[in-house]
Amino acid sequence: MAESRLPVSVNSRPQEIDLGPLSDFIGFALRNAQEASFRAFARRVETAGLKPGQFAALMVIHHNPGLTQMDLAQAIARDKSTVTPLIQDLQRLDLIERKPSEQDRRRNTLRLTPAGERALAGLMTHAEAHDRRLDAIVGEHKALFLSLLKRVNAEL
Amino acid sequence: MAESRLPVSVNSRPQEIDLGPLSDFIGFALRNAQEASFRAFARRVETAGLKPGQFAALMVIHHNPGLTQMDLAQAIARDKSTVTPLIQDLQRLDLIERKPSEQDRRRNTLRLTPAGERALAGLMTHAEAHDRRLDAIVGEHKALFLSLLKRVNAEL
DNA sequence: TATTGTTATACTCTATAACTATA
DNA sequence: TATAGTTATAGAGTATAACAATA
Repeated sequence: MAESRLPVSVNSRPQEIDLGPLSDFIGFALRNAQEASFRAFARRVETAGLKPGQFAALMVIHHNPGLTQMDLAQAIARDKSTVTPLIQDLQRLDLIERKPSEQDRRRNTLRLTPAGERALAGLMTHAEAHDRRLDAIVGEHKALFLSLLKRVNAEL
Repeated sequence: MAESRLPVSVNSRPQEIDLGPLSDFIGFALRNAQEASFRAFARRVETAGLKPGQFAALMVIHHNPGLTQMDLAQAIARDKSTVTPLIQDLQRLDLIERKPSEQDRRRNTLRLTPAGERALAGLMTHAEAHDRRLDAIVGEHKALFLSLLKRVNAEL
């Protein structure tokens, strides 16, 4: 009696699992989509021996040569204690260089090395390929999709 | 000379940090939006002493009484070894009950207890409030936004 | 006193692999 | 042999707090 309401066929494999209202919650869909996107991108960049977070850091440093670790932390929305090991790894790989600021010796200024520029260029190829796949999925709605995502981030 | 290209004002606080193409990558926006949404929701449900993942599990169990741990793992896209501690916590809180299946004694069937039903009802209030906030942000585009998120998850 | 960056530490969430018990 | 669930363990990715150096 108790098991007569089982959503699985008697004695065998499950049928459909009903997610209930979960399937129409934006938050749940957001989590699943982000996970899928992140994993697909991680697979790509790891062929270059790097991680998504390192790619983002290289990109920001490239576009803001001389920025400090605090600047970077703010840009990627991470604590400074998260940034330290991230950039230490990049420095060990000779992709960035750190130099104490002359105006304020507490600060480290960050720049890509030539190898860092080359690595970033290679990663851009992957990132663009990844984004083209996402573009194909969202199609004509890309601009709207992007702006909705940004609004969720900004307003929540 | 070297620091003349600094994106920060001389001797003082950073100006704008330029994210470069990052700001138009769907993957990056997806990560930021998901993080914002997750944190906002986590803050809500923790007032009820629970976590987002536990809410999702309660919801799925409610809608599929008698399902097994493997069924649940598949539904929320997690490994069975991730599900074990999740449901152990819920059982310790007396929110669910586990009973070995009569057809196959390897399997545990899961159901909410009355306290679990009450907890879920309380959480639904939070979830709906959270989703109403998201609704307000995406406005008229909710259906489209949701379907795009689902497509990203399905096709990537 | 306040800020930059480092370190020690810990927490969350997740998975892999080896195991038990059942099938 | 294969599957359901548990356990031990590890690894990302993150943050908090205390600290040294500098402002």
